Amino acid sequence: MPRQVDHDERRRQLTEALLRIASTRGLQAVSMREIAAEAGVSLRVVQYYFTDKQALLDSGLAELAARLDRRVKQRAAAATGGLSTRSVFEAVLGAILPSDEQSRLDSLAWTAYYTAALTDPALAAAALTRPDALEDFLTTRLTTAQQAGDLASDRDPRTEVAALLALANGLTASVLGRQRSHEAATAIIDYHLDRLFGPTATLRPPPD
Amino acid sequence: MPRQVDHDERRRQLTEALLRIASTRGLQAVSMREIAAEAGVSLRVVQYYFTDKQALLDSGLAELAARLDRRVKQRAAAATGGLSTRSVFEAVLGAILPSDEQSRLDSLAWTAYYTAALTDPALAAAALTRPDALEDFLTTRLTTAQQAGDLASDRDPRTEVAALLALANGLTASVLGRQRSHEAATAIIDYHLDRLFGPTATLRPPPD
DNA sequence: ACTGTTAGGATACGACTGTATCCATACAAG
DNA sequence: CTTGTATGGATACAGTCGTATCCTAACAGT
Repeated sequence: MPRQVDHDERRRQLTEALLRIASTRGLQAVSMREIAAEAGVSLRVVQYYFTDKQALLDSGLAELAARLDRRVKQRAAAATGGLSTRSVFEAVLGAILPSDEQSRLDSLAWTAYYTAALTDPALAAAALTRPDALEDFLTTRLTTAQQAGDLASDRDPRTEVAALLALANGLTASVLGRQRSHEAATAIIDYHLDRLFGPTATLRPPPD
Repeated sequence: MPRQVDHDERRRQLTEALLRIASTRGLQAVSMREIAAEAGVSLRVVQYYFTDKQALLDSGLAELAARLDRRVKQRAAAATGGLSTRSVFEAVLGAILPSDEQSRLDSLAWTAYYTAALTDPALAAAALTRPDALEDFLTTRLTTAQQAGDLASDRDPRTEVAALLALANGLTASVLGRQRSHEAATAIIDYHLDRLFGPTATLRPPPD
């Protein structure tokens, strides 16, 4: 065998170059040649490691999903000890909202993919996955909390979870559009979590 | 003067052709020639009535904004007599959510514009308008309702309005992605309006 | 040393893009 | 009837796109 190159590593570099372009200049600015330039390689290399442009785009989408997953688990792990239902929701919703510059870029790329998928059947299958595992997980978590008495009985866990996720997505859009700061978005989330879980959890001024 | 043509009417037809393409095949599928074909005219006609492609895109964005405005006012007018604060919120939020096929298409086009504006400076100025008149209007409306005792005193009107608008946007995204039906989205909105305005408005099981 | 495969440079193809130009027609004013 | 302008058909231009092809260099196995 002649000179062997780490294909996975090469593909990773190219995928990251793709996402860098998509998040800063948009998905329509992504071309084979632009990716090559961004990664510092020739067009032929991009062609060599990816059969299609579609394969490239699929790889970018998979990487984005992996990053979001990583971020959620990282936040969940950072909630040391405090495994309260509220902290779980804070972790998940906080992971969705763009916080630092990197997560902002990822959110931009994700939004670009989602929007493209709305009118592009080739992306729709991969980007608009129907069975939302996250929503189911949070719903069972919230239902359990309700049975334990940590949530008012007149709340509907399914609806609350769906609304919180949609709220986080809507806030994300406004943060990306610089109509709202990350802090303002977080404050709105916290406001709703306060109302949801009642005056039990966090510290607050003494009740008058 | 030779044969005179209604320029405004021509421009309107071309703009509608543009939006038809943008909402069904995406903004990246919009080209001068595609618009011409969609409108049933030659490329020269598109060039003749719009100096630029940018001017065409600007016109499409303006038309979308006008349509949303029209829809809100139409819903507000349909709320005959019942000028309760809640009905105002129902009208506005119901106008944001895609209901029929046409509003779905408009929402798709709007989302495409918004996403494009996030990375395209030429669109950012027009599409990401900072002073949100709608948010201010609803906030003052809700503040007034609170002073009248129609809203619990521990609610923050600014935050509630911001959250409801972000929620409507997030739900819109999920409806466009066919992850949720229009009815399911409306139910979530109603659920929150019920909680916001308390047990006053709608019928419900007797309090235990 | 030779050979066969892997890795990539260089270039080309046809399609499509926004824009520009040239020219023909239609029609109101004189 | 002539003329000038508004309208629009036809075509061209220079880029960029995804993809394909040709060819060379590097290197492991024999």
